[in-house]
Parts: sequence; structure tokens; C-alpha cells
Amino acid sequence: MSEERRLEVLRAIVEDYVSTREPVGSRVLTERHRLGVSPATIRNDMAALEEAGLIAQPHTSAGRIPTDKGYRLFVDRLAEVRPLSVPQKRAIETFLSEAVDLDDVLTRAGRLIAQLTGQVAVVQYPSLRRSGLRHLELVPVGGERLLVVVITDTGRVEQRYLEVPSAAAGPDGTAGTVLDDGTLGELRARLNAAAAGKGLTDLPVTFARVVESLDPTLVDLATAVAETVVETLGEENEERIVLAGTANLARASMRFEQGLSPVLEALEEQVVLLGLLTEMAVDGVAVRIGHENRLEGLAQASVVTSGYGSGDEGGDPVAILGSIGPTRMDYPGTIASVRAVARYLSRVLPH
Amino acid sequence: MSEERRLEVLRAIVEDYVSTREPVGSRVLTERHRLGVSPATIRNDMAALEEAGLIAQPHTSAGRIPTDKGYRLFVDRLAEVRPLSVPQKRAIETFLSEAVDLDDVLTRAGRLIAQLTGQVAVVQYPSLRRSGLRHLELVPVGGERLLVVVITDTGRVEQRYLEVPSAAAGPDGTAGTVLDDGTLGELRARLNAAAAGKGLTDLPVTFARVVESLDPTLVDLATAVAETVVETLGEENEERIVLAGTANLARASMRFEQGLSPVLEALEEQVVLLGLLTEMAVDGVAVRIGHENRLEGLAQASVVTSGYGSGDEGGDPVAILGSIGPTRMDYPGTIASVRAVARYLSRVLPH
DNA sequence: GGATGGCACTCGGAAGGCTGGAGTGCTAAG
DNA sequence: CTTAGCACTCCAGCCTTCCGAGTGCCATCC
Repeated sequence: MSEERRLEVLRAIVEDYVSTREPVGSRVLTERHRLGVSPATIRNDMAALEEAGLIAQPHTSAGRIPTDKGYRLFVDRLAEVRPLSVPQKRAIETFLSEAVDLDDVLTRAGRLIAQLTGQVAVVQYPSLRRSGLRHLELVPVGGERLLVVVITDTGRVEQRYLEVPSAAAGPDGTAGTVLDDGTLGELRARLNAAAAGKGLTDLPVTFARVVESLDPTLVDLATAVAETVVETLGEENEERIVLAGTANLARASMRFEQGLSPVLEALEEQVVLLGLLTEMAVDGVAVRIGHENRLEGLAQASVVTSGYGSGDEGGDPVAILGSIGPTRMDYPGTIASVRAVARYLSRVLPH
Repeated sequence: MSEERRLEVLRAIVEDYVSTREPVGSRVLTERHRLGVSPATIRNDMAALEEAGLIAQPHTSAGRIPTDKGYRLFVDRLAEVRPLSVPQKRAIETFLSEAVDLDDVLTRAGRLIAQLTGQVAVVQYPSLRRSGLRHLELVPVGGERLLVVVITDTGRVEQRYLEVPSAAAGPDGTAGTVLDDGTLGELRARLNAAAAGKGLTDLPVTFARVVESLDPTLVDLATAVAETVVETLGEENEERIVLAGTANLARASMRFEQGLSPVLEALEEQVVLLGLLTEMAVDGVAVRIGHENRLEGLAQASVVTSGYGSGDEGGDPVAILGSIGPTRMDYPGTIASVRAVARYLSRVLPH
């Protein structure tokens, strides 16, 4: 009863079950996989695999299906990486290169993954907290409001409205003195000169230094702007997520035993989903199978993710993307797709 | 056989069917609705309603359900407007006022509608083509690229990268001469001064005039910028949509006879969905019932929309939002929710 | 003439029973 | 260790039965 063949049997079971969606029995296994032994032998192996908790039978006298643990072993040791085909790679490249801005890139990445895997895709926006400031823009809006536009290293653009602090307004109550183009231009120039390239950690100090050196009438305004910028970059809940391919879910709905509403619900809880993603932040590809996900709703689902935007290899990735599908998914294919898109994305994004 | 009572019967059927999801028979109708007549009488009325194509039976010896035509009549003549409760209104107001920027407002609006109606919500981004330019920002990125940030009347921020035309670069091949802060600042100032508030129709002319008056070394660059801006505002496919409450769909999946995949598919086709929305553009609330939607996938669904952002009443709305659910939806409730959110949105948005 | 009560008829869907086939585990033999 | 044979289990599909809800029509009443 060679250990080796037993694993081969496990692989066969996983592959068959994934492609047919039916519990697989000893007979079909021998027919479809040239294992060189008879069904009876397979049955012995299967008994051992079941003993080890790698496979299970839905009911007596039914075929076997892999358990979460079985999938785990398959992914870790049995799955062969299957690189994408050249046309596929080319498709990714062209489709992504057609994007006009960051939003567009991420949306397209989502659609790509959804289409390649036939599952749901999740793409997290580049984390603001890990981004540096590229440029800061101040636009007066109406008399008393200022639009603060923050452009990050990663090409993300965030905007916040700011009520101009009343103390900054002229003595007659109008804000004319401060909000004219010249003053604002100078403030912008100073702030930008000092802060360019700096990240969340350095910014407060940097800004403080700039504020000190300013004309007293500008201090209040500058402080408010600085605060807004730091807040914007520090906001945790402002993290965004793109979902794509929800329709795929419905099409594959029979694959989820308990219906797909728990899954859809989990997907709608963006906060929770974000937690899941950041938890999985690694540079390479990570796989969570079934109950390995702490989320109730995803107990029947597996999540395949990869970090992206970590520059040219190494370092913490700037955000995560991935694909979510039934535990009985095509792991090698999904992993390949997710990785491929993540890599291209890393290359395309400004770094 | 009074006409009046017959309509009353129709209303009763719609209301019962919507709340119970079961075909409704003559007996329960008399029990639940104090119509003051016997089941036999109701049966006569129902025969007439069926004759008129307003109701139908799924099978012989089953109760009646409203047809699309029946719902239409109900919506047009029978439904009583049911305003939202005060706490509900307050909830909308506070939730929307907490939003930090446009993206956030629209996302929140979507969630609100989804939650209020228990259905899927659709929110279209303010149309770029109907927006005026509020501010234009030019940010140098690396040596040879320029980030063009366009901020519209409606608070939408769009960004485009622009390769600096080589002719604009200095004779030595570097772009230093043109892309320094001073020149750029001047260009920005000129363009902004000329273009502020102008819309898609006026911009080309305006820009052309500015370009004429510029230093010859700047002409190429300015032209490129102007082109980018006009392109950005004119792009039709760049229209965006926010979806919310997809999970609600799954929860109500049994309400769709043919499963929900056609519906989900229709929702994923953003282009198509946009077409649907723009087709329904009216200032007030519009309702499309079942087959009135040209989309195959939405034959079992109804769409309730409202324009928003049309300033203080009147004029074309700047975009559309709405809710999509099964034909057997709570029309009065949905209409009230959609209208309420649209109104608050119109108020909150910069105009 | 409209409203009503009575009655025969229809039909969908749930409940129960039966059967075939796929699959297992065990044992004994190679 | 592998294999063939065999008895056993159990699901899934199929058919049948049966009940209740609901209808349509007719004769009757106000």
C-alpha cells in the first residue's frame, strides 16, 4: 500500500470531483486515471485516506469527495502549476494596458480575474496608508470651502471638502484675503515642496515644520489642510474594494450546498472582506480553503489571493487581489490567473 | 358589476400577492379585504379582470396573480403614495451627510436604497457630459508625463495621464523647460480662468482661444491638455455605476421564476444597464414593469428610477438612480424610497 | 340585473412505496 | 499486497395515490 499511490489517488479524486461535481467512486477512478490497479485496491487506499480525514462520503454507498483538509494537501503538495497560455497572457496585457486611470485599471483587473476563473473577483484599492504623497492640490469652492485633492504615489486620487476655519477669514468676515489664488498658490507650493514623496509616518512632522515658517494669517488654514491630508491617508475604513463577476456566482450556485446567500452576504460586508484580505497579505499567492476562512458565510468557499504592487519583487505589497469560489474550484487554474494578473498589475502601476 | 369594485379587487390581489407571494383566490380575498361581497361575486369580477388581461392563473384551479399589465394599472391609478416615516427620513439625511466625498455619497446612496427597498440599488455617477468644468489641475509625473485632473461642477474628479508631446520638450530632449512649476502654473491659471464653469459644448472654442494667445512653446502642450479634457468630459463609456444590495437578490431568489442568473447577468452588463437608465431619464420617478424592459434578463423584474441632481427642481437631471426587484415588488414603498433618496441627493450635491 | 349559494370538476403538490444502480466493505484466494 | 466475488446499503428517480384549494357555471334570490 504505497504512500505514493495513495496521494495519487487523492489527486485523482480532487481532479475528478472538481470537473464532474459528482462524488467519485473507485470504479470510475480506475477507468479515468490509469492507476494500474483494480477498483478493490483503490477502495483500500480510499479507506486509508478517509481514515486520515482527507476525503469523506456524503452518504454510505456514495463516492468520495475531498474534505477541506484534502484540498489543502492537494494545493500544498499535489497541484502542478499550470501557467497560462500565451494568448491568455497577451489578453491580460492588452486589456490592462488600455485602462485610462487607476479606477479603470482595477475594474479591468477585476473583470479579468472573474472571466479567467469563472468566479468572483476581489480587488483592493492600493492602501492609502502605505502610499506616499505625490501631490497636493487646493481648489477653492464657493466662498468658504476648499477642495483638498490628494494624489498618491500609487496614482490614487482622494478628495475632501474642508470648511475654511473662520479665524482665517478676513476681519470683515469674507474669506477673500486668504482664498485668493496667489496665497493659495503659495501655500500649495510650500506644502508640496516639503511633503513630496513622504508617507503617512513622516507627514505630520514635515507639515508642522512648514506651518511654523508661514505667515501667521495662514497658520490656521495650513494646519487644517495638513490635518485633512493626514486624516485622508490614515483612514482605514476608506479602503475600497472592487467586486466583479457576481453573476458567475449565481451560475455556479448549485455548487454551494447551502445556497449562495451566505456567500453574497459575506461579499457585501466590505469591512469584513477587507479584514479577510489584509489578513492574507503576503507577497506571493495565498489560499484559504473552506473553514480556514473565519467567516461563517465563506465556510463553503475558498479564497485565492495575491498581493500586488510591491515594486519589483520583495517588500510588502501595496494591496491585495484575488478570487473567491466554491471549495471545489480549479485551484491550479485559479492560482495561475490570480498570480498572472497580480504580476501584470504590479508592472503597470506607477511605483 | 361595478367598474369601481373591480379595480378594488385588482388592488387587493396585487397587495395580497406582493405580501404573500402566493396566487390569491376568491375566498381569502373576501376574508382579508372586507369587500362586502361573497367569493362568488369576486369570481365574476376576476373573470372580467382576466378577460382584460390584468390578472392570470398560473394553472387551472390556482389563484390569480397580476400580469405586467395589471401591475402597470396598479402603479398608475391604484397605488397610494406612502411617504417615508420621519425616522426613516432622518436616517437618510444623517447617513448621507456623513459622506466625505462624491464616491462616498453615491456608495452610501446605493446602500440606503438597497436597505430601504430590500432590493438591488443602482446609482449612476453624475454624467460627465452634462457637467461643467470647475477646475483643472496639472501635475507633473516623472519627466515626461503629466497627470491631468479634471474636477467638475458635480464634484466628480477624473484623472488622465498625458504623454508630453515631444515637440514641447526642450531642444536637448529633456522636458525641463516646459514642465517646470512656473510655466505649468501659468498654463493652469490661464486655462482655469477661461474655462471655469464651461460645459462640454463651449469648451473646445474656449480652449482654442486660450491656445492662440499663448507663447508658441506652450501651444503643443496646451493643445494636448485641452484635447484630453474635452475627451474626458465627452467619454460616453466612462460613465460609471454603483451597484448595491446584490445579496438581497439572492435572498429573494425564489421570487424569480427562472432563477436569478439572468438578472445578475443583466446587472453585470454595465453598458446595457446604463442604456436602460438613460432611457428612463426623467425628472420624476419612472417605473418599468417586467417585459416593458427591453432587456431579456429583466423580463421578470421591475425597475424604479428617478433622476437626481437637477438643481432645485426642473431641468434635466444630472444622473439617474433606482432600484431593481421582482415584478412582484412593493411599488409604493420602492417609489417612496427612491424618490426620497434622489431628493436628498439633489440637495446635498454641489450645484 | 347584479349578487349569492351550491355543486361538480380540475389540477398541483405532498406523501408513500417501489426499483435499479452505484458504491462500499469484507473475505478468501492469488 | 493485490484482486475477484459477494452481500449489503442507500440514494434518486418514478409512479401512484390522495387531499385541498380553487374555479366555472347554474339556479335562485333581492
